[in-house]
Amino acid sequence: MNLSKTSKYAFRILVHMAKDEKALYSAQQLHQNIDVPERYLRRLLTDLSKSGFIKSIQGRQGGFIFARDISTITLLQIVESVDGLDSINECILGYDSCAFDYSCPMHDVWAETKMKIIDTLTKTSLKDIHNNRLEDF
Amino acid sequence: MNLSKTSKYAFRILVHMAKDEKALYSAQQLHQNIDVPERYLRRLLTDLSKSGFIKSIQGRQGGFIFARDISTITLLQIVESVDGLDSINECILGYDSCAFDYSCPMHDVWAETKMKIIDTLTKTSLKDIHNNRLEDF
DNA sequence: GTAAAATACTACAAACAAGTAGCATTTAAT
DNA sequence: ATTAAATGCTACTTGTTTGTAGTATTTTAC
Repeated sequence: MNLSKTSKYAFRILVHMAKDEKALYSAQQLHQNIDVPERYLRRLLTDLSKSGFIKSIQGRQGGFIFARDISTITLLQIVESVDGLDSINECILGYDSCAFDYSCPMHDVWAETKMKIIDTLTKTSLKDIHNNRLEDF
Repeated sequence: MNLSKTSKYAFRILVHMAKDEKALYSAQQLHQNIDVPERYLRRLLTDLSKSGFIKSIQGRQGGFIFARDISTITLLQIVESVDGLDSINECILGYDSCAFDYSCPMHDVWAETKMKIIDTLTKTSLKDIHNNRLEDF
């Protein structure tokens, strides 16, 4: 499993937005609340729009708002759209051939853990994430 | 969890060597058996020597051999020496502060999976890895 | 209709990871 | 001794990811 910094940023954005599911967030507003470089954040927001998680509203009172119900957006979908499925699914030894026609020496040892990772990412939607302790993330 | 390509290479090397625990392997020999760029492999072997997993024997009949019993070498130790512990332990949102004084919004959702990952890496030694199906890794 | 506040696009820059090259050193075979 | 085969060191090159900048476009307030 390989979670890029950009995927982590995407999580931060969408998890933050999920706190008030129906609200409209401007890039600036998000930047003030989560620690992601402003220009990079804006580019990422555009990408997340194109992926269909959120939609952008242009113009003076514009911003970003969820494009579909947050109970239908899973963590796996987010990683998949940013990093690609391979980043999660890849063999722990990095062998391309593993998992198709044969398995690598570490396959069995790692299989259960990998399953657990994929299972959690698949089953957890943005709706399932609740803030605890602090509100300032 | 973030496993660099280099960590995967390290796994390949050590897992391969573990097939014949007491044998001496030259860089060239390893290169012929596992798919890692030759010069990069050699540099990595030197690093793994310095980390104390293997020891190098210089000179004409030289090579690399395990420096300690492979039952004492865990996967976590290997990742730790190559990528650092942070790569495993890092918060899924990438927040530095998470896990110290407070927890991020995804902390609870991810905690169990993270535990599983660390647990598996901690409990699995090179001795525990057995080859299955194919021998040519 | 003009200005302000927002997103969109595209190119560039910096930082980091991965891979390569040259030469030095060590040791064994001959 | 000389040569061959191995590792050790250090610098360089390439590729990828992350971050920045400039300018265009869209829409609302006035």
